Amino acid sequence: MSRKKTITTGETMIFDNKFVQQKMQKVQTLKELGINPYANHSDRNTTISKYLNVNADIHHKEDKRDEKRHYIVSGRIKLLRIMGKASFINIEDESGNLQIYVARDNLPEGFYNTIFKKHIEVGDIVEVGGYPFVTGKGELSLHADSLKLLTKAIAPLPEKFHGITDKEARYRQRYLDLIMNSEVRKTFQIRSRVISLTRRFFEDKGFLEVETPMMHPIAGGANAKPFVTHHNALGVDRYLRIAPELYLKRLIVGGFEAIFEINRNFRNEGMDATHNPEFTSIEFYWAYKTYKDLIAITKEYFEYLFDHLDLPTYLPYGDMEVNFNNFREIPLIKSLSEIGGIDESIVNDKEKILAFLKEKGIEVESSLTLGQLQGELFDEFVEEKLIDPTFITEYPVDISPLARRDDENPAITERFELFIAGREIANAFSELNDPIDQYERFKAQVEAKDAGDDEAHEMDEDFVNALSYGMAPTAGQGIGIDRLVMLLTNEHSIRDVLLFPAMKPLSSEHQNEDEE
RNA sequence: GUCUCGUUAGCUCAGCUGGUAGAGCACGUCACUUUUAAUGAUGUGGCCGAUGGUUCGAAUCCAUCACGGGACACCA
Repeated sequence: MSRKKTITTGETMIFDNKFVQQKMQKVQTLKELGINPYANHSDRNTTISKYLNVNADIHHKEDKRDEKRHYIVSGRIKLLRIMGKASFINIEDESGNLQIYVARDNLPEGFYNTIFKKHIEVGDIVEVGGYPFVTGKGELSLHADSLKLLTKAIAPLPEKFHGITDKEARYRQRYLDLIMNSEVRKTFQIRSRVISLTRRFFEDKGFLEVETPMMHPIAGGANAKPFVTHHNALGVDRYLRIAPELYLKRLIVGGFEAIFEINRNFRNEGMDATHNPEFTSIEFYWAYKTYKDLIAITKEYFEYLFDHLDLPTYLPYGDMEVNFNNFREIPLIKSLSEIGGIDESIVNDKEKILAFLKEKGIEVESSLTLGQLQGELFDEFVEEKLIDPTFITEYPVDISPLARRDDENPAITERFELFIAGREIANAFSELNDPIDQYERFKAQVEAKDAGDDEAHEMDEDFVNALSYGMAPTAGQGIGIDRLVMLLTNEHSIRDVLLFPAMKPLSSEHQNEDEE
């Protein structure tokens, strides 16, 4: 939807809007009356939720009030019901919503008619003092004896009942979304708690949080297209990181044995319900451990999250129900028959897989290797069926370029991916620490890049150098925080767990196009 | 990137067999001291996303573009 209208910043300034002008006039009048429409102080002495808790006993009092108590609350006016000489307003702060009873005769002479009724409106932020009482309809409210304007809103709020539902407007103007849809705050409170708990969990386990560069001379650690920027002083291009992996492993070489980083990665790729150009992940690396230890710690991590988030371990996600008490573990090949329902005689035979895929109407390159074909089968027939948390292990080496080979079976790697609600949540493996093997794999990537694969790795000689000094056997894991939060909050678009998701600029914001 | 649906008042939406715009809320005015999407009366408000085309006439039909939602493809 193209929005050039006043509320959304576009071609016209918000001040051109007639409603805004009307309110600007009220600001002017207030100033003339000696009232500061942008006060710099509030005497608030409680929050709304505390007020409601502390005064819950009023319900049981004889006269349903206690004039000896006095509180001052602040918040934004969400509803306003004026009835002649008395009014009800609902104000909302971060903690909750409170009804205020405002009567003319309880306020200073003239205030109700000249100031309150004419110049204080829905959207304004006010401070109200008074005593608790319960209305005839049984709602614990506040009986006002003072009312002060703290901040005048000159932009009108969206409609009080439907609020703002237009997704574009909600994402572009998240502040308005948060004002109108207070339940949205809850998602971001959970997000914040998940990150905080994740940090605490790993710290308690003895992991050290580290910060590695966001601007890389070589974009490594994943296969993805990077964003490029330029460092003027050095006269060199830099890439926003696509993954922190290679730096974290350098630190393991250096002697840190348990480290993690929670931070943003940037990938210059398409956007959809599960992809945003910048996204948050945790990567952690653990020396002298294998992917099996990672399976154990991952289970513990989820247990910890559910304990502390106070979430039921039987969690709805869309029309699915995920049982977080039922962690399963199954090798990839085995999952093809046991979960995918594919005949066992097919899954280890390249020609039979090709025939099977063709029969199912799935087109693939016939040049794919057995391991790649097994990956295809998994994506097509297994992934979406993995509702309860499932560790898929023993990935074919062909589709696991960064993972260490299994010592006994060189066709598979010491790796797992964790799937929940049909979606990949974590990727982990025992790390490759043979510098020559690593060098060869980089070389193969460089060849692929020269052949046109612009997501292939570049050669990172310094990383090979680092491995040459010896990296202790190490297991490493990445967890996509955004997708984890989606899962825990039952959200189905990554935009709903990002406060400010990436959006295309509105037409008036186009810039630098002529310079291209 | 492909397909598909959408864009009309500040917000939520009607109007789409082509005849130059409608509701509710919001806003203005009036009434109202226990309402809660308060109520009643009354009034203001729109270059119908942009640009072209068809037509006597376009919000409505066609084309292109912009932005957004959903699905698919790729990826985390």
